[in-house]
Parts: sequence; C-alpha cells; structure tokens
Amino acid sequence: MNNSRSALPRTRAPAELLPALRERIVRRELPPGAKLLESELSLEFGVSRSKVRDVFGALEQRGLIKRIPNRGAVVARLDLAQVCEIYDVREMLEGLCVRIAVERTKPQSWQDLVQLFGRPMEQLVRRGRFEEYIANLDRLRRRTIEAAGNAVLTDMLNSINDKTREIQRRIIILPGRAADGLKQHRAVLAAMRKGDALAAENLRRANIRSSREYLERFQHFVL
Amino acid sequence: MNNSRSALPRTRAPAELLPALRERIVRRELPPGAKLLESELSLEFGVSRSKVRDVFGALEQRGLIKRIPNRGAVVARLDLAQVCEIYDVREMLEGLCVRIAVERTKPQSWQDLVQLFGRPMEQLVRRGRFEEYIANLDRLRRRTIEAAGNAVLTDMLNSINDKTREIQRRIIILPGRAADGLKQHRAVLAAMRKGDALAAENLRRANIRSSREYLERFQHFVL
DNA sequence: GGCGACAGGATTGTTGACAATGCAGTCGAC
DNA sequence: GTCGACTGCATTGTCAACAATCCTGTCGCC
Repeated sequence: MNNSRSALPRTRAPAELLPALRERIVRRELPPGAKLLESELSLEFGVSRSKVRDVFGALEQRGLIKRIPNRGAVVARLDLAQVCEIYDVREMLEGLCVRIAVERTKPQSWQDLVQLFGRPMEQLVRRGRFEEYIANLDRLRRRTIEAAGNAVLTDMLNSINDKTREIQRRIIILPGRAADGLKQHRAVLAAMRKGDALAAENLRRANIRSSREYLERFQHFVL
Repeated sequence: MNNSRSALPRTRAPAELLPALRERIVRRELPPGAKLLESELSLEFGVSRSKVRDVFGALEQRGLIKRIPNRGAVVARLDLAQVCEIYDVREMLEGLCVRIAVERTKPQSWQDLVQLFGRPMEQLVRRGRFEEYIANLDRLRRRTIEAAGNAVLTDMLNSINDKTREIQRRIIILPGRAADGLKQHRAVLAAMRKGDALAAENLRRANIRSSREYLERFQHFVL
C-alpha cells in the first residue's frame, strides 16, 4: 500500500517546504490521489508538524491538495470537466496577458523571441526535442507575464499553470500538436512584433482553444 | 491608536471565525491598515490562537490581509494601480461568466431579472434607494455565476468581489453612475434574454469599463 | 537639548504533549 | 461462513507553555 518515496534522507531547509512540495505535486512526482502524511514530511524536511500543517493550508487554497477532516491530505485529482473549466478561464486570462504585454512594450522588444520561434523551434519540433521546445515555450510565457506587469493576473496564471502543467506537457507530445502549436505561436508573435495587441490577443486565444481541442480529442491519453 | 471595536462581548462559534472576519474586512468594518491581534480575536471568538493563526493564513492567501513576520497582520491596502489591475482581470472574467451563463441556460430563464431591472430598478435609482439597488445587482450577479457553473471562475470572481466590494459601492453612489449602470445592465439582460451570448459578453465588458472610468475620474472620492 | 543604548512589556512564532477521530484487523455470535 | 461489534494503532486536531522578536518609553551621555 505504501509508496516508493519511503527513504529520502534529504533534510531541506524549512523555507523550501512549500515550493518543494508544490513542485512535487505539479510534476506529478506525487500523483493525484497520493496521500500526504504530516509526520513523514515533518521528518523529511526537518520541520515541525505545525509548519507542515500551514503549508497544507496554502496548498489547499491553491487547489493542489484536498483535505478531509481527520482523514488527512491527498493530491487533488482533475477530471475532464474541471480541466475544461480551467481552460475557459485560461483562454481569457492568457489573451488578456498578451494584449497588455503588447500595449506596454515596444514591438521590437519581442524580436529575439520571433527569431527563436523561427528556425530553432522548428528544428526542435522536427527532431522531437520536446523538453527544449517546452522550455522555450515557458520562456515566452514568462516574458509575456512579466511584460504585462499585472500582479493579480500573474497570480491567477501561475495558479492555473500549476494545476495544468503536466497536462500541457502531455498535450504537446500528441501527434501533430507541437507543429500546430508552433505555427500558432508564430502568428501570435508576429502580431506582437507588429504591436497589434488585439490581434495578438485573439490569436493567443485561438491557440489555447486549439490546445483544448487536442485535449478533448485525446482525453484518454492525457488525463 | 486603538480602534473602536474594543468591547464586543460576542462569543461566536469557532467555525464562524473565517467568514466573520472576511465580512468585517470586506465591509471595511476593519479598514485597510487596521491591525489584527491574535489574542484579541482569540478572546472574542472563544477560539485558540492557533485557529486564529490558521484563519490569518487563509485571509493572507486571499489577499485580504498582509502579514509581516514578527510584526503581525494588517488589513490589506489597495491603491489605484492595484484596483486597475483587478479591473482588467474582472472585465474578462465577468464577460466570460455572462457568456457561459447564456450559453448554458434557456433565454426565458432571465425574464424575471429583465422585469426587475425595468421599472422597479428605475424607481430605486430615482429615489436614491442605493442599498436595494445594490442588493438587486448582487442578485443578478449570483444568478449569473450560478448559471455559468464554473467553480474555478466562481472562486476568482468571489475573490475579486471581496477585494473591491466597498469600492463598487462607492462608485455606484457617484453622480450619474447608478443611472448609467442601470442602462448598461438592461442592455446586457436584453442580450441574455435573446440568447445572444457574445453580445451579452461584450455589453457586460463595456459595463465594467464604464464603471472603471468613473473610478478613475473620481478616484480621490473612492479610494 | 538631542541622540543612542537599554530594559520592560507586548506580540508573534514554535514546540511538544495530549485529546479526538478514523481505520484495520480480530474475535465472537448467529 | 458471514456479519457485526470491539480493540489497538496510526494519524490528525487542539491546546498551552515556552522562546524569539519587536516596539515603547526611559535613562544616560555627549
């Protein structure tokens, strides 16, 4: 019944507890349904149980774990309906993010990303180098969020990203998705490079809708 | 330096602590900058300090209070820039909410609200009965959120509403705002009644942008 | 008279022990 | 043989005492 992480003698710093646990959940190192034991984590991180408890509270509010009174905490599970709910919101917020980012920056500031998403990314897709492809997508994502400079929006997008990161990775490796996505991202970047905020917003939204279509079509492989 | 709530002999139920505190902050009963003492609240609500501490954690994550290590917790302050950030997000999410709500319901299900927002609301505006006007607005808001049936969206909108409820109240009583707003809400409802989801979304977004214009024009009276 | 060090008090942060709850495995009755 | 109650264990929830930290007001020195 027990899981495979029994013996991890790592004694991490106490402040690292929340991000470390978050990362484990986001990367599915702790898969949905996995039970989280207060005493176990308290031991592993060299932190008191109270602190673990606090962190559980934070993770629960972010929707990453689910707590049942007197029963403990388990990693939250996402079904298709919930993921679709998230995608509806994500489409709007990512669109908003791109629009604001374009409005607040000079068009030429996106030039390096336009180039990166040209030949280099095409090579990565063709060769199936998905890890690097994803890393570059994340670069674009972070740049856009930073350029938008909206703290509320940033929090929401990060929260959404935490809950769907692994799902997005699985979508990208679906047949044809990476190539489709790259085309769409290029279109978005072209609009950004021209300073056309509204077009960029709409193209980004279309990109997310497209990703969602893959999700629904291949849901049994993704979820 | 102390505030006016020194003697409240109410001993509430422990489970009421979080909603009660949330409500006090949202209604500005506890104004921005007010200090929250763990021992004081522990006394008033007949709860242990640990529990108060947990609640502080939840309130902090919702952005309603700000905690400084070893210094305590104070009610969060919002400046114009932060409110504008929230409004950017709010415009998208309220728009999305209305669109989904229309897509998922029969047009005639909005008939009662169409009527309510006809003569009755007009009377309320003309007579300056703002409390009832606001109560009806909230009815519309809750019906829309419920009809959309998106839990993620619901959480985000409620969180935004908590942070800006008092600001919205102050905007409504600005000269001309209630009348303008009513016209806009009627337009939204008309589109909803026709089942035109996209039109309803755009009209709702325009409504929120309009509210925001009042906010910026009268910021010194509102913030 | 003004500035800096210092002590007292108040408040937050942490810890460990204790109570309450739920689960599993065992025993007994039908 | 199966169902149900009981007991013991593991885990979570709660609390109160203790430690660390910060603010305030006072005193002494320049």
